Amino acid sequence: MQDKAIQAAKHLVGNSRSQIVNADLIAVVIAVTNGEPRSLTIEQAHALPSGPLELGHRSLQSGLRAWVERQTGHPLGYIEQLYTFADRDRTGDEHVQISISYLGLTREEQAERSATHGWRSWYDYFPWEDHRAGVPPVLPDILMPRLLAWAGDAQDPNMSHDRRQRVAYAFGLDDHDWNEELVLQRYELLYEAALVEEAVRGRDNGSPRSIPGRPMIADHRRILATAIARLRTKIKYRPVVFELMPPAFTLLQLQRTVEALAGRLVHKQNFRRLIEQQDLVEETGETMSATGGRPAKRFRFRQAILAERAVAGTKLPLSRT
Amino acid sequence: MQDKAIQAAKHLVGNSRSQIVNADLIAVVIAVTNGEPRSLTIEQAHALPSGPLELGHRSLQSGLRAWVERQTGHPLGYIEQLYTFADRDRTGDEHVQISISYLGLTREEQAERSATHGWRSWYDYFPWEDHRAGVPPVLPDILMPRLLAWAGDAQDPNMSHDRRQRVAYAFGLDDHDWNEELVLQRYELLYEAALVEEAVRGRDNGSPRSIPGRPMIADHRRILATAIARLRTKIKYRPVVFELMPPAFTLLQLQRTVEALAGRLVHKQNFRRLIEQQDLVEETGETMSATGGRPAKRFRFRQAILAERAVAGTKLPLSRT
DNA sequence: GGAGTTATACTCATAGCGAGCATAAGGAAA
DNA sequence: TTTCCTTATGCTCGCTATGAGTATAACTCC
Repeated sequence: MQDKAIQAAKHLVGNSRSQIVNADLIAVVIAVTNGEPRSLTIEQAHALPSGPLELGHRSLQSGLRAWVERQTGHPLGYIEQLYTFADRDRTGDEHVQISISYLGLTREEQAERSATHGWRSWYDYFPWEDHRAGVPPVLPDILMPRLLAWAGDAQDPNMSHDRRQRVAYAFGLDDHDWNEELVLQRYELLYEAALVEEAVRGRDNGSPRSIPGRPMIADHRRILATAIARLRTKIKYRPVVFELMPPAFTLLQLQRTVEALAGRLVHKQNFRRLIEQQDLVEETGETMSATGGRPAKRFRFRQAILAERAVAGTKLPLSRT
Repeated sequence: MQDKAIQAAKHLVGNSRSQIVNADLIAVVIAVTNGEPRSLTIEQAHALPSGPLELGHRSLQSGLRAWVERQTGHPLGYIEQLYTFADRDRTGDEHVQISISYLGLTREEQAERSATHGWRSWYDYFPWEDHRAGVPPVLPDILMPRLLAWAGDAQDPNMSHDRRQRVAYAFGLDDHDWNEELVLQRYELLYEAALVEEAVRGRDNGSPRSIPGRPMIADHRRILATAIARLRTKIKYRPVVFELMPPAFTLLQLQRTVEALAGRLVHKQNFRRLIEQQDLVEETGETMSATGGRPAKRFRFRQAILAERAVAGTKLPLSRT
């Protein structure tokens, strides 16, 4: 049917002119070990695993898996596309550089040391994002004063007010609460305010001020921020946390993992209630003699849930404790 | 700092080998007019506006805008990236074809007729998705029997059970409710079951059965499904509906728009409550003499909300009426 | 055996939301 | 003009989800 129309439209899709485009695949691979959320890095923790899309790759995902395994020896489980960026190629010739970024979740098992790659806490890159032990000092001591100064420095009062509003919203000032999902917004504000190294890099920055948070090459830290934001959002409505857990675990371990990701604490009893009433887990029968205190039952994720509901609603109880 | 490490990592990002990659930009442009959600199409409604990424484009977004305006004369407002796909190029030569798809929202104003492009109700492509007037007959009459037959036809009982589960979840059988967000899952199931034309296209399909839903070239219908799913999810927590509304509107018009998108009806009083208590709108002062019945107040979207909260929480009251 | 620590079970109060009833204010038909 | 139909708008009711706190239980370590 309508073959003519389809035929006529073909040229729009598979166009004949071949372009000069480079495509990179970039992976943010996350694991949580000992209550620390970590990201897989290469090049002395300055870059995310990545590599060009090649003809041998059957798909974007398989290409990504190949690169990560080649560079780090780590196989990937759950994978999800994050975002695609484009830049005029930095090499100067007329190329367009496309970066397709992915979020991957695994467990950090074979902790083999390597000079080139390794796991790094994501709070090394974003120290202002960890609110598990209260507001991190870097916020009130360094970032907030500078952000507010930056807002005040704006050309006209309107822009100043606008900046101030955005800062308040992103960082939970005034009547706003701290919203752990706004990782990217915060990073971008800090970038605008030249409070991250990437923003002043290469620029003639008069007095090099101490800037918190470890930088990365190119826009890798921005991609990491995107991944964290996505993950913090996603754990609230999809049972992805389990990708990060060992086969059996206690509810406290599960809670610590969630807290590590969210960067905030949750109410213990309510957390249990939520997890249990959603039938996400089942008891293994064993118990675990904890570090101290009453032994905890061990649970495993109910694989059945994937088949049954395919997508359940995992919810995170929030708390300001 | 760490300039050496950064330098060393450079080659991983801007790699020197240039690849043979084509990148297309594909747009799903949505408007809602007279209670019908419509998508901008070209080539006799068989394709989405699209075109190759070119060197002249400053960014992916601007490239996309350029293509849509060139092909349809329609300027775009809100834009959001959807997904990036890759296929081995169909032309056979060793190229990788990348498609970067976007969702755009506008209003269908200049309804200029054109032979090549136009607006088409998205329910022409997905007749099973419109539940505003109850369950569409195509579901019980045609699709469900065939889907269940397909599930039953599986090789082994396990696969059969699995298929049957997925169908039940996606289409709201058994104790599942109809979930309007699962547009893509439903399309993919129908594709797997060879119940959409794209799945049997080119294949030697013995008896050409009548298959519901208008097809599109390549995987454009799949992209449209992705867009609809995204939009149906998004209207529930972001005030994006307003991109589709005229400057002033009644609450019923707003409700009809939401219903058109969601493909289901909402409880009128609760809808008003939700909209009003969120301070998303303000009265213009005028009233509108409706088609029949008491005149309604007209409202406008509170732009302030964007600055104030940047991201508010718009919520859709669900209903099975 | 007592202190400290974690596990686990309940209770309570409230906000949000699905539903429905009731009234107001127009136009069209009788 | 009266009645009826239709949409607009206000308000109440009841349930559920969830934030928060209290009370035990079951171990380990002194």
